[in-house]
Amino acid sequence: MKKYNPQKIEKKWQKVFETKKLFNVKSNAKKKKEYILVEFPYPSGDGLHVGHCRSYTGLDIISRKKRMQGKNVLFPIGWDAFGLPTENYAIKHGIHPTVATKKNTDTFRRQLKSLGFSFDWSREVNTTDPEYYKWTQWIFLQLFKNGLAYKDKIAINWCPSCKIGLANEEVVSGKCERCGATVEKKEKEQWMIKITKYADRLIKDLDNVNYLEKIKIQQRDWIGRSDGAELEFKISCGLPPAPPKGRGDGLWGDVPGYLTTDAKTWRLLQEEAVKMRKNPTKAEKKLWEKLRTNRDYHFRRQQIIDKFIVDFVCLSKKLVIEVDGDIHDSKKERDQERTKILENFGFKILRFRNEEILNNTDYVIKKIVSTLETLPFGKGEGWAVEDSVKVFTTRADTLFGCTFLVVAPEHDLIKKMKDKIINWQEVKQYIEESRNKSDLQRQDQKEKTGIEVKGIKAINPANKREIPIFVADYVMANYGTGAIMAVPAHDERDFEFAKKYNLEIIRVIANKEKVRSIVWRDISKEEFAKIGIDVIEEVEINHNGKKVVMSKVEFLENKIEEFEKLIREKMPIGVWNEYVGPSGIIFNFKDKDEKISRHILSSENWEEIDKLCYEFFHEKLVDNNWKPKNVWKWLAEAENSFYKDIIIHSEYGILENSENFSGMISQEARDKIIEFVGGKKSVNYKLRDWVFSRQHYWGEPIPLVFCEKCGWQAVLEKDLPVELPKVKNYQPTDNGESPLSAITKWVNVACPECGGAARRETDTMPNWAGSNWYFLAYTFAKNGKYNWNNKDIEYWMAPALRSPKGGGGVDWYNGGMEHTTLHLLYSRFIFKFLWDIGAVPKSIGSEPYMKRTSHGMVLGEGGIKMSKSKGNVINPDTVVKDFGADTLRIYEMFMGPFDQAIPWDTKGVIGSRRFLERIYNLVIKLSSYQVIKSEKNDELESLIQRTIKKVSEDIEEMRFNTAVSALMILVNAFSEEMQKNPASPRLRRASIRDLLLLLSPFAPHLAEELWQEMKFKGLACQQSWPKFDEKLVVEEKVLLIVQINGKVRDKIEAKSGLSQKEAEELVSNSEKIKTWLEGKAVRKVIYVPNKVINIVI
RNA sequence: GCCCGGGUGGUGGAAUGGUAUACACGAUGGACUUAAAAUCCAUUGAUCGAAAGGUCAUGCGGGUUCGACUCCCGCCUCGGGCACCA
Repeated sequence: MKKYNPQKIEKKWQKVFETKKLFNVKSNAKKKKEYILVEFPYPSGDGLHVGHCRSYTGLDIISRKKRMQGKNVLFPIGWDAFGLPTENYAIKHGIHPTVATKKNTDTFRRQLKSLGFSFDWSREVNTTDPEYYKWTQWIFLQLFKNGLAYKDKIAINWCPSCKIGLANEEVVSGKCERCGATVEKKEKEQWMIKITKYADRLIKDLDNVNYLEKIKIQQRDWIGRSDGAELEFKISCGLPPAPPKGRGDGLWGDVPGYLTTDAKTWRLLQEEAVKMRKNPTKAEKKLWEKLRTNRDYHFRRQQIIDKFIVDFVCLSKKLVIEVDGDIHDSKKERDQERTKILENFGFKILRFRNEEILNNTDYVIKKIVSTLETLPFGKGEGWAVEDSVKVFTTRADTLFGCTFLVVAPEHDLIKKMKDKIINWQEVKQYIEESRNKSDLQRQDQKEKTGIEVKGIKAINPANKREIPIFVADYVMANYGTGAIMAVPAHDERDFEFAKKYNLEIIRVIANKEKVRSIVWRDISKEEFAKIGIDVIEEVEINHNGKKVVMSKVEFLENKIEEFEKLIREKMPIGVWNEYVGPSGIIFNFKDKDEKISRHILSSENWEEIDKLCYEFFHEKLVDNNWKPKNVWKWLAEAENSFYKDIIIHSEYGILENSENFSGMISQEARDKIIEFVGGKKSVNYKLRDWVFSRQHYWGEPIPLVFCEKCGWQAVLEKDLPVELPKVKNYQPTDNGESPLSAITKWVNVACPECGGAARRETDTMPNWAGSNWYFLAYTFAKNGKYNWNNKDIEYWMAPALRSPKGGGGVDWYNGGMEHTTLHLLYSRFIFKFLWDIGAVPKSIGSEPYMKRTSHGMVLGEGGIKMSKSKGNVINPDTVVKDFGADTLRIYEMFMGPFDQAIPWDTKGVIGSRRFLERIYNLVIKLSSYQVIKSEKNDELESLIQRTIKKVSEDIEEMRFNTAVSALMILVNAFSEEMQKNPASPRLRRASIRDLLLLLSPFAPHLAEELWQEMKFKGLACQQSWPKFDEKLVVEEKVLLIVQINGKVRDKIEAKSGLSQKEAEELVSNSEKIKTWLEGKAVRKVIYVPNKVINIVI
């Protein structure tokens, strides 16, 4: 008997496919087209990877099936042949890259052909073919002419040892991929493409295509649109600083901006001023409330001017407001003297009495405002608002919680304010340090760093509070405005920074309905349980050797009242309790007289509460050295951050501590606050413009010429392509220029505009340039000729039934996830651009790919990536030689889900080979029968129908593994029948026919061979795809599962389609079930026809 | 840290609310053979039992349901992508 010999069979049929040009297609308006695309390979010297084989086999199966379903299928292939490995090879061996490329593509072509893929080889494209890159250059010129290409100086990755600019992907953890030297930053002029102009469309149009959801998600994330607002923060200068050391005594009045006294006095006064600020009188408190929220003028309180502390001052207008208590004559005299001195400095003084302020506030304010209006703004002395900074934020709703401003080291504010910054040396040093850090170092540093810019302050536009300004490299110069408003309570990064530099934290968004508290252990678990609160943990706190047990509780908002009642009742004297919840952070203090005071922590009273906590704490545990400086921060860090996620969180919620906006929800407050402070809504993207220059030889030359007189000029379209000149040396030059710059003959040209002396651009294009449009090239490529042809484009890219919103494009594009954010995004952008300028027909829509799927990697044995260094590379040639191409195809489809990474298993390959052998032996045997008896075999018939259904559906859903498994089951059933009735198996010729047709996309060579052996007419791959009979798909007999309380107790064979009554009757006859039901009452019966009957007892 | 996938026998995996472990590999035993390979047959989640049969198993812990690998909540873990993007 004949033996399965794949080597012979496969060569034979590949010849047939090739000579008959079976898979070459033409535009044909009468036939429905189907354009199926796989990513064209980079023809590396290593040859085809088994991973290529897997993804190409999958799409080959789909193409073959569609062809059998009557579609005019375009399934093309080509070479993405520009690339570094080839250039490196050229450098090393002095062989021209064209030669190496030819050698590699020949290998790839041979390998692909040996696998029997149904590519249309007449449309093969090669990106390095000048005829091809003429169009790549043409596209660049259109970008240039439409203002989408521009030159910009940006930092590139520079390898000091290879003296070459590296692409990001050539940098492996901060080192040069080739020589291992540490990569540096170098500023260089680069061609950039304005992809950001298309950012919105690239997001929006994802709704119109049928990509895998994860691909859409990755693209959206990569583009990273954030909707926010730009807010303006005024910058004020001249905050009276402590005089620097060494300036000694003496008046500072002559130094602009520092109208203060000698250092010693200043420090004493400053201490006093802080005390006064903390203990304002009633009148001062009331007036301050009004003044600090004044939107037009900025006031300070307890400000030091010369030797005096004035109560309130508006520095930009030089207006001092003094609040007096009872007036004695002696005081009056001193006040007069003081007024005189201040007036000498140019201040105007307004005085009010306590009762005036308390009883007639409106009058006082009116008076102040009208006085302010008559005064001119101060100039040159640095007391006024000097400048402003814009920040970008998506969380304007948290503006009241903004307690400092951070700018990137590169921000111009620093340069502009240089004269006003009093710690300039430190700031300068920090900026220089961070400039020298590489991206890697910046990423690696765990702790945020930064430095306060002293001498200038920002004014929070919402509450007019003065806040400090920092420079820190956690803020990036090239995103948003390069400056941020820091809200430590609602941003992790800002919190981290605030913690490190001890900055104020104010919670302005309440958190959900959760309430948490750490309770002094005088209340038992049982007492909490009574009011429905569980103690989640008991913690022992060590205070100077004393162990104190506390209970952590968490409950919902509706329990607050009961909780607070319990706490107030049970708390011992001299203790406080705080709880954190949506209604705020609430403190209850019980003092010596058992008087309970209750405080809601706010931006107004935190210092007071801080002090109270400290005092209470000390009364209890005298020796403890706990000195809180900020009660918010203390809470956020208390007991392993128990409160942290309620205080410090980034979710939306209900506003608090936000003046008139308190109580609003974030979404609403966001818009209102933007309006309130006069901000402007704005949008930012993570996506950056595309760096299009490479300093390499082996790429498409950028077709531009620089003329001293005319500037950058496009090469005339008739002069395209600008071919790569032949060079002897591919080594890059010392100065970071591309190797092309050394070829003066090529570089020097006449200016296309004025005809004068000019120089060519010597940078080349990146790898993605050629792959931007290759799917268009396929539609009109013919034997190495590329005649851009809108008719062909229109036919192959026309909208098909599959498109969800009527757009056209490639019908099905499969590729790796690693190309989702680069190639896929770039080519979508370029296609949109071509569509916009009318370079492709409008009728096909502005999306190039209608459907995009992805394949998983083939890993080496043991589950690690295949690599030469690990020695676990599987060469498809070896597999084809040892097992055959059909076996390789079947195995790679069967190994697991198509989109999942699966390790190669050489032992597993044998199973696929055995499967094919089994089919071969079976069919050969059957072919020798004179007549195949067609006695009826209902079970097998039904199985065939079900298999047709399953295989058809599985191919469409790329579930190739289960499709192969279904074929195996069918073949096993055939074998079983052969064994049962070897002389006259109940198999019809039509059954064999169906089997071979189903097999043919998977194992095309074997299917054709057996098709011939069975003497069927024509070729299997040209037959119609089998159809199934819906009626026959249903099995006649089913196995009914009988469950009792959901557990399987019996399986009964039954006719399909039984009614519940019939089923129950059938079940009641079962002996097994009878014993289970003995003496039990049946409560309920659930019946799922043809599947399960569940008796509940 | 964030986003996206996974976690099921010795192994690759199947089953998207209804028989968990299809299909295949491997392993063990057997047939054929001088022998080996190939092929064919049988067994193959664990456990108790002589058997009939029972019990337990889909990363862990809860929940919904007559019934959960599948749905919901909380965690652990592996892989991939992004990474201070305000």
